[in-house]
Amino acid sequence: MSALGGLSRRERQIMEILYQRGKASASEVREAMEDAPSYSAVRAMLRVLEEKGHVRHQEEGLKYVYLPTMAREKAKRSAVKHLLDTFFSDSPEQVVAALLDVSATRLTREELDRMAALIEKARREEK
Amino acid sequence: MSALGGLSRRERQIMEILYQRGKASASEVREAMEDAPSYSAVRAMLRVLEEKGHVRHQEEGLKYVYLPTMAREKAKRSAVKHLLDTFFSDSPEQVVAALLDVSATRLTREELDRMAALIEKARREEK
DNA sequence: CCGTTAGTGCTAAATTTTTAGCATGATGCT
DNA sequence: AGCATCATGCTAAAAATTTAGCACTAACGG
Repeated sequence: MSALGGLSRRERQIMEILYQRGKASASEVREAMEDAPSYSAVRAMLRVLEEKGHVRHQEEGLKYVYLPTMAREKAKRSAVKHLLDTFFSDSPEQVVAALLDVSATRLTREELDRMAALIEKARREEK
Repeated sequence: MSALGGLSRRERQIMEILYQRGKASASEVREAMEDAPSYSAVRAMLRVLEEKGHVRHQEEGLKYVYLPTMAREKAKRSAVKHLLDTFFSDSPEQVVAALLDVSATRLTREELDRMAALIEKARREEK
């Protein structure tokens, strides 16, 4: 299962915030939450996540700062695979299409160039 | 929240299966599940999902077949946006990189070509 | 016609998730 | 020193999820 797959709604919400920001304290997590519950609730869930091994904490000054256990890179890949599987029939090019569609306005010339370069590179290596 | 965002673990699991296959009967859903619970359990959850409006069903011969309410296209876009936000700091090119990485072996020349064409097209339209 | 199989609806209970609340310790300020 | 603030640990209870089980109907094969 896809890492975030086994988690409850709140747990997943929290993990996503942690992956997004790299690390965060309990109150930062709370502030970043859509429909935040109480502070204690957040802490309780962080504790559970820690027990389950998805998160670890380190003291930073006075407070705890929480980090995902699984490396961002690995989580990324896993998430991409999962997306590919559930929405795109394992077709990478469809993802590219969706990507261009979704971010249409924001895309600069440079970004498009870099994307093209990535593909060009893959093509040469494939040869 | 990202459509699948508000759902419980099982509910999400079911929705993903439905999006993956377009539609499915209760037992098909069950068979597709990672660690499948009882048949009744699956049906109960489909009923809940229907109440919540995420799923509808239609009779097909004798059985019910369930379909996601939200159009696949819309769900796709939503999923891509969410991925972009949580793992890629809204940087589409990073997604492309991950995509190439994840599917490295499976990628044929033709697929790469089509991807390149998509980007080329976007570039022309951007101009 | 009768048993088996495969579907449905419903409900009650077990389990998990989610929540709030209290007790405690460290810090900083006046 | 005393007080407010912000952190922690823990626990109990509320709420939601997840589960199994029963009753019933339609179709199929002997």
